[in-house]
Amino acid sequence: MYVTIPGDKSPIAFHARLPKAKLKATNSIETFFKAGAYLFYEGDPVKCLYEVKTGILRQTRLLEDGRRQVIAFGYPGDIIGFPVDGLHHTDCDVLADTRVQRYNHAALENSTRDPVLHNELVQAALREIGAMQDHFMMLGRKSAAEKVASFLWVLSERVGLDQGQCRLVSLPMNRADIADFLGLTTETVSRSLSQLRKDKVIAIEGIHNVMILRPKALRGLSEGLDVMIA
Amino acid sequence: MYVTIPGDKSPIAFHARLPKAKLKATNSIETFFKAGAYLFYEGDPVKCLYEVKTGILRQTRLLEDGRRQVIAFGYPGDIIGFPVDGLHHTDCDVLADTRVQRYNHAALENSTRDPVLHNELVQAALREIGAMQDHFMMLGRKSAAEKVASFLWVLSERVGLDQGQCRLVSLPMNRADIADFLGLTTETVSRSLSQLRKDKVIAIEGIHNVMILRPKALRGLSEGLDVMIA
DNA sequence: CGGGTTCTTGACTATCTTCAACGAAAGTGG
DNA sequence: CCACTTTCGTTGAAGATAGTCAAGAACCCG
Repeated sequence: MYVTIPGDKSPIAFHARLPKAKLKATNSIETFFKAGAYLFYEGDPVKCLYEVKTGILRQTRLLEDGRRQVIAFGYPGDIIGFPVDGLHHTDCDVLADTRVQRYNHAALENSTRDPVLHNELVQAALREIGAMQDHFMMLGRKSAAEKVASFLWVLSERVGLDQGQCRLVSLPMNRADIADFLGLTTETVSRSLSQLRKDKVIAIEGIHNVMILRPKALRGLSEGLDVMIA
Repeated sequence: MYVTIPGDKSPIAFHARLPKAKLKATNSIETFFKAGAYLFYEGDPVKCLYEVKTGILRQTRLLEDGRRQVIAFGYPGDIIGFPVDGLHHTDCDVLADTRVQRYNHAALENSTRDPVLHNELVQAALREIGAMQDHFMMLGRKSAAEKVASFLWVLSERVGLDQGQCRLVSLPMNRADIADFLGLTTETVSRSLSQLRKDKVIAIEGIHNVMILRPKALRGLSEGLDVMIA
C-alpha cells in the first residue's frame, strides 16, 4: 500500500493487485505466516510472488547507518515480491498474522506457461509503478501534517470500516513504522495525530484505532487545505 | 533516472533499461524531439514506450496547488512511459534535444507478438520498481546535503566524463528541477552545491557543469559520512 | 501486578524554507 | 551586435517546520 493521490476517476485503489475474478489455481498455493515471521530478505532469490489475502505485511529497506525506510505495507489485495534481476530488493516481514496466495515467479518471468496469470502479474507491476509515483509526491512535497492525513485517508478508503458518518481505521503498525513510511520521526507522527484529535478530525481510541470523525476535513488536510479544520 | 543506493554488487546502474544487444526492429521506430516538446501528458492513453537514445527527458507530476514532483529524469538507456491501466501517469517533456526508440505498447501488454521484446520490457518495469524503492530512501530519509551529493554521485556514475582523477558532470536541468526531484527548494540546492564547492569536493564551472574533484568524498557524503570532507 | 516497551508531550535545537536583494545568464527586438 | 528585459542562480537574514533529547503516561505481556 502506498500513499496515492485521490482522484475522481479512480476511487483511490490503484496499486499492485489481481482481479477478484478467480485465477486458475495452477502455480499458486495459499500459505499462512505468523506475526513477526519474515517472508524474505533483501538479496534472496525470488521464488514466488505473494498476494496478501488477510493480514498485513511490511516491506523495509535499510541503510548501513541504521536509517530505515518502510517501502510499503502489504494489505489484502496487494502483490508483494517483484524481483529485481531475480532478487528481492527489500526485507519483508509480517505485522499481523497473514494469509498469502503464492504465485510461482516463473509466471511473471515466463509468459508461455500461464499467459493469463502472467498478464495479470505484469499489470500489477505496472500499477505498482503508478502508485509509487504518487508516493514520491507525498514523500517529497507534503508537510508532516499532510503526510499523516494522507496516510489515514488512504487507509480509510482501502480498509476503513463504515460507521455511518464516520470511518474506523485500524493501525496495527507502531508509530515508528508509520514514521519510517512517511519520512518522519515517531514524535512528529504522534504530534500530528494529536493535532488532528484536537481539531476533532479524528478520535484516537486506544493506540491502534482511529475514528475518522470528519472524512472530508481529513481529505482536505491531506491536500493542504488547512481551511478544512474549521 | 532515480537516486539508487550504490552497492558493490551492481555497479549502480539498475534502472528500467533494455539490453544493449540489438532487439528486433519490429514494432520500434526511432524519433527525434526538440527541447521543450512534450512526449505525453498525464491521462493520455499510452501508445508506445520510449527508450532514450540521446538527450534528456523529464517526467513530472503536479498537485492542484502547483506543487510539483519531478518523478524521474530520462537519460540514455532509460525506458519511459509505462502505462497504468493503459494511461500515462505523469507528464513528460524534453530537457535537451532527444532521440528515442519507440516500442509499441502492445509489446508490453501482449506477450505473444514479440516474446523477446515483451520479456525485456517486463524486466525493465521490474528494474524500475527496484530503482524507485531506493529513491524512496533518498526522499524520506536523507538530509539536503546527502540528497544533493547522492544526485551528483548517481549522475557521475551514469553519465559522468572521466577526467583522470576527476569526473565532469553536466546538469542540463535547472535548479528548480533538481529541487523538485530531490524534495527541496532551489535555494537549498544552491546552498548545498556551494557548500560542496567550499569543501573542495566539486568545482562549479558555469551553471550547468560540475567537476567532481573528490569522488570518494562525494560518495561518502551521499551516505552521511561527513568525515569525508576532511 | 510488575517490568519493559511504546506513545505522548514539552523544551530546545537544527535544518530547511521563505522572503528579499542582487548579480549572472539567457532571451528578445531593434 | 548591442541594449533591454526577463529569467535563473546565489546569498543573507529571519522564520517555520520538523528533529532531538528527556520525562512521564499509557499500553502490553507474561
